[in-house]
Amino acid sequence: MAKQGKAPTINDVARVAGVSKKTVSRVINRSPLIKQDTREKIESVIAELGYVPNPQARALALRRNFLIGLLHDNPNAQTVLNFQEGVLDAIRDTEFALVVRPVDRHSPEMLDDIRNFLEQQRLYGVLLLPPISENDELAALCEEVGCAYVRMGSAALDDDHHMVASNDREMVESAVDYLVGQGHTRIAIIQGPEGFRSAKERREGFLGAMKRHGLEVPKGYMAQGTYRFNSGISAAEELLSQEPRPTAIFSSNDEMAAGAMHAARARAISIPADLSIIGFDDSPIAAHIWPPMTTVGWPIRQMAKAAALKIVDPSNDEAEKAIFPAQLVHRSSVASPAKD
Amino acid sequence: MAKQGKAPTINDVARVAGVSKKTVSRVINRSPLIKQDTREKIESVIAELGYVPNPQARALALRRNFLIGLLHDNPNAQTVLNFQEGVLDAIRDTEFALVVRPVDRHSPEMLDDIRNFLEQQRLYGVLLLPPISENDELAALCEEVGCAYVRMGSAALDDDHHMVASNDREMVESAVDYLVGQGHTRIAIIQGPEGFRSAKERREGFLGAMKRHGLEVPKGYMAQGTYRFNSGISAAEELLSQEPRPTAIFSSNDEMAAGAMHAARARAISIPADLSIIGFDDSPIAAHIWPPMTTVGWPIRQMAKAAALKIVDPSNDEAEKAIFPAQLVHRSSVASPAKD
DNA sequence: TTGTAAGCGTTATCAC
DNA sequence: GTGATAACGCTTACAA
Repeated sequence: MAKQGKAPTINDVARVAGVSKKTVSRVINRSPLIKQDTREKIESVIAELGYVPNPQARALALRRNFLIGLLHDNPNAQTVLNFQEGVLDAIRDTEFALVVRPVDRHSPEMLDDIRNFLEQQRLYGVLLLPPISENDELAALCEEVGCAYVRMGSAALDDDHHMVASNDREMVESAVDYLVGQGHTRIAIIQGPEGFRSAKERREGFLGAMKRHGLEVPKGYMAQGTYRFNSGISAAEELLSQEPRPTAIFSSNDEMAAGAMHAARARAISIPADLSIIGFDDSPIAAHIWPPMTTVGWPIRQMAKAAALKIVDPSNDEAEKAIFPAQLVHRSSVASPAKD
Repeated sequence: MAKQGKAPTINDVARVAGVSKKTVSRVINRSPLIKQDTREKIESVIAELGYVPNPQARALALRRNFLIGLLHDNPNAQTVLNFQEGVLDAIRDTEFALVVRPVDRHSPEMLDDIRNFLEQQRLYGVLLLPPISENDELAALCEEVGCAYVRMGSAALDDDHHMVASNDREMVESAVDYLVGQGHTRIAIIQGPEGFRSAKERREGFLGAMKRHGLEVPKGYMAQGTYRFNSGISAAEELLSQEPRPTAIFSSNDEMAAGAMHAARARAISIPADLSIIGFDDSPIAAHIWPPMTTVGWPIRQMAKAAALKIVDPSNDEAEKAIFPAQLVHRSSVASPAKD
């Protein structure tokens, strides 16, 4: 591990080991057609010299970088960060590095920008976060430029090698079941924004369960949000002005649910006595707000790790999993409705 | 912008322009010793061909990558993400990319790991987030391996080219002034963890202001936290058991302040009527919790942008700034104390 | 002011 | 199985 002066190159290894540099290269790249003897010898020289292949040179020769890109346009900071952590779990102690790249899905040049980015940086692979992960054109683009990709979503968007997903719909159904089990019948929903697959899955899970229970969902019980805190306030104001008032609200994410709690407080509606609320994401705010919020948690970090492994180490056991079950996290924002 | 088949290389540009590739290289690198004529001609050919220099080849020849690293071990997710956004503001539309790398400051191998990372990836520069930004050995290491660095901190840690800082101490002083102005005299503090410069600055700002006002701070009014939500709960429990009880708490960050609010609620202490709270960071939770929290906001994103510019474009005006003033953000968690 | 030749550290081709 | 030799696309001497 003598690292004095300059880092040793493949040439140094070749010279010391008395072989050609191509042979060393073969050892590095685990070529099968190499004699056991030679391999062992070279490996010992590599260890002795503390040689590490130069990623820049490899990138040039291979026309591909050892970088994993994270493309996102996700409104929820915590989701993005959790995802990053998961990716890093996967690439820790490898030669890979994580490059992050937020994009703007409303820009007409988004696809061109991404194409340039992928072509120039020659990423080894990219991870696509919702909602841009739902864009099939984008997936086709990755395919076209020869960049491996994995999409993350709320439902199966692609084949198992190109996707990790949670079972949002099912989970919302059981959240509704739980509310109904507590005695609620007037249940409203704050939906996520148009164009988000997750918003659609969650809405359909909600509607499906309500129908199954024979419960009606009047128009006024379906409010629209943007997945942001403030939109939760206005959506809840709308919902809470309905007559009769809903006794429970399912919100498509926690941030909006937190907004809904503010709106309720502003009207002196107490939670959970007068109004039950269930969110989605299990983000920190759900635990930190008062009262602590019952919500649906999904294993973002494990999903991210699996997604990254699908690219950097597809043979890994953990890379096989494609569907990750979410879970209802019970806290204190749900109670039985007050008797009328 | 005809990008059919292969991307054009410097050779294509040279051939079409009828010059040597070194001349093209000079244009790319803005060498001053080139005739205006030649430059313009080459630039037009570059535009016509849609040529973009290959970063991998540049990295190999220059022995330096066009990657900006973000090294962090920060307990606050939102801080990290805001910082990332700021860096991206700075490198948008450049050839640079952002590589993120969390580290473990408790690991004895941290410095070695970072050295390997910097040497192998040959980063163009790194951004250091608190608390590891406070580590002088780390700064020396960056210097040694020839990697530009900028540290972010709560006080001037280095010269202006290597640092962006906020004026935490001053701001905490004015937060205390504000509390005193509202009539509080029994003011407690939840401190940040040992070893954080920010924790120290904030504590000293607090103590300094209290002294200036001739107010005492009994031992029991100084609780210790870890910058995490749960530590805020236990710290506040300690504080709220004191006799007489403090009428106001300054918390070294918002997360702990949110924890303190939970602790107060659990004891039916109402905020702000019975207890005023001021946090620090202006993170989303401060705005989303109830009641909305008065806190000290610091411009993380602008600081991050300036930090990144110091590395990628030092001549930029925005790169010059080194001290970024924080500001008291007034919301609803502070009121005058109830008359005894 | 511009061009030539020699790298940078790796991998691919194709002989041996 | 292994090794010359030529890429990969750019930059840095050093000349001209």
